[in-house]
Amino acid sequence: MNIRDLKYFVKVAELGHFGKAAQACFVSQPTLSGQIKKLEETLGIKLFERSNRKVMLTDFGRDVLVSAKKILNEVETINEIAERQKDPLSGRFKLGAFPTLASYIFPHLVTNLKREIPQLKLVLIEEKTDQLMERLKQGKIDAALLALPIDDDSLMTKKLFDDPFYLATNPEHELASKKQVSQDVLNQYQLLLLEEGHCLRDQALDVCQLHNIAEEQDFRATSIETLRQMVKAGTGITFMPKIAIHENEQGICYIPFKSPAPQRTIGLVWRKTTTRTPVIEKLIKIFE
Amino acid sequence: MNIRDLKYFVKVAELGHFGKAAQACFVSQPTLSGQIKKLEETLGIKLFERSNRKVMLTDFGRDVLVSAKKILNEVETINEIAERQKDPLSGRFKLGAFPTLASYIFPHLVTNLKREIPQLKLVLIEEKTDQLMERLKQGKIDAALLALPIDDDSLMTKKLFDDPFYLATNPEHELASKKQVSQDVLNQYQLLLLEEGHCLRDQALDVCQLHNIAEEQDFRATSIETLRQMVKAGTGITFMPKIAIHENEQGICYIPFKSPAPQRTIGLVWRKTTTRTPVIEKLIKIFE
DNA sequence: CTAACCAATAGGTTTTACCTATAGTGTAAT
DNA sequence: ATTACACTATAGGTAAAACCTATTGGTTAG
Repeated sequence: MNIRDLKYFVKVAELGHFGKAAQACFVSQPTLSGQIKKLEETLGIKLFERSNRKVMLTDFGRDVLVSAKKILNEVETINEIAERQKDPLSGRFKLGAFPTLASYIFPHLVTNLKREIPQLKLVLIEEKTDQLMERLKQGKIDAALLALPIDDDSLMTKKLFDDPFYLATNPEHELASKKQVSQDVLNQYQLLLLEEGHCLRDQALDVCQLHNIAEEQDFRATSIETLRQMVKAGTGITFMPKIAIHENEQGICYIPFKSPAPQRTIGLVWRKTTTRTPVIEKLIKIFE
Repeated sequence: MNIRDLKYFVKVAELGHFGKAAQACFVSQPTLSGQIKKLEETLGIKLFERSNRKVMLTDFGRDVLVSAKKILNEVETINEIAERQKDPLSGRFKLGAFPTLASYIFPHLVTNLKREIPQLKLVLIEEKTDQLMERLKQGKIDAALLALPIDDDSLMTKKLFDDPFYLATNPEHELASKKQVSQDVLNQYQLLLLEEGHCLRDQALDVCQLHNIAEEQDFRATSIETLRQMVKAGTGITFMPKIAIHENEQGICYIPFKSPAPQRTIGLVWRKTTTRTPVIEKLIKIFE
């Protein structure tokens, strides 16, 4: 069976005339007659009762007509969906980012992307890096903002920007007055860090191990905002990524590190096989 | 778009593997790949994201999958209907008969046809002759039992049997004792007839005109049963077709006419172009 | 680094859909 | 009664498509 044949059939049923139906379908009358005949043969039953006065549906034809119309309707639906989504910049785009990045970068991103691609429906997912990688590979999200490097053959990455760490201290802290700090001075202090699973924690620990810095063992914050409040409360000091720093904030000091400053590199990650390259390119352009 | 392609598409979506899908569809993998590619090109959007590790549906593909499944379901429905109706003796058969015949012939017909073609669903229509002819030509009924002759080029007829008229009188009537009556004796009596539009009335009038017989002007019965009751009540006499006569009936006498007895000829009528010839042949056979 | 896997491509064959021209058949009109 | 007309079916040939086998190219796993 063939959708084209069903179209022919429905037209003949509607117009009651092979010639007119053929015209309406932009084929010759013999072609249409032949296809109807073929359809009848594959089904094994006559759809029409023909005379040269009129063409009538058989009982069977009437039943088939109902189904045929449903089918043609559904075909139309598919074509409409296709038409609507033909713009490669339209539709939904699911973008992930890990928690210590998401809430700081999404606002910026949403406004810019909305301006660039107003027809795009952006779906934002905030998850830890492992989760995001998994979802990305399963095709459940289209791309993710992650800390580089990402090592996975099925994924592509593009560096977007570096996000240097600052040392966050209470204004009362003895380091608070410094214009810059060197990483090695930190080994005298205890650092507040996030709970396990956060890549910011891992990145900070990397730095710490290098310089033999101790972590405060009694605390495991669940978000950067908690950390920030703990620093303000004078509980300790912590690493704060630049992106998470508000200007002119009271009750907390952010001190840059001496070069080479510790930092995380943020990049966009997507599947090699993605079909959303146009959107991805636009996304990258926003950060240029 | 093509139903075959949709089948290929759904199989790939289900199995996530071009090769396996091809096998399941009994075609080679390149064929299936090519058709999917063609489908994607006609729609203008990719349905799958392919890697050699896995095949994933795109967002668009997911939408199309829903519609494609609906379509394939509906195609199955058509095939099932076809399969069910492939037996030319199955399905519904709409048979008409005019009122003064219908109630007397249908019971006989139903039992016999049920025995011959148990799978046939017989739909019986009781209408006046004009109506039946019209419906027949419009294809609203498949065949009709009518009084011959029928003169219409688009219809075929087959004589089934002759139905002679009897004279029905009250037992008190002066003709009641006769073994036979000649048609010309009737010109001394007033005849009770059916209302306009009944072919039995027209047939009776034909006889009357021939013999100068008068019709009772104050009565127009709507059914043979009414006529029968009027005769029993002694209101008058009437023609009664043999098929409508019960044996051993009390309170009424049925007197045969002398040869040549007036009669009506009952035949089966159907469209030349009908697709139900097998049923029609069976029907005729019942009356042989 | 090789073997295995998988989808895509190439090249050639068969099938099918299509065309024009015409036949066949019943209807309407002169 | 004959002709003209209106429709669908058939015939024959061409172009398009679907299909096959063999092979390529790119990726993953051992």
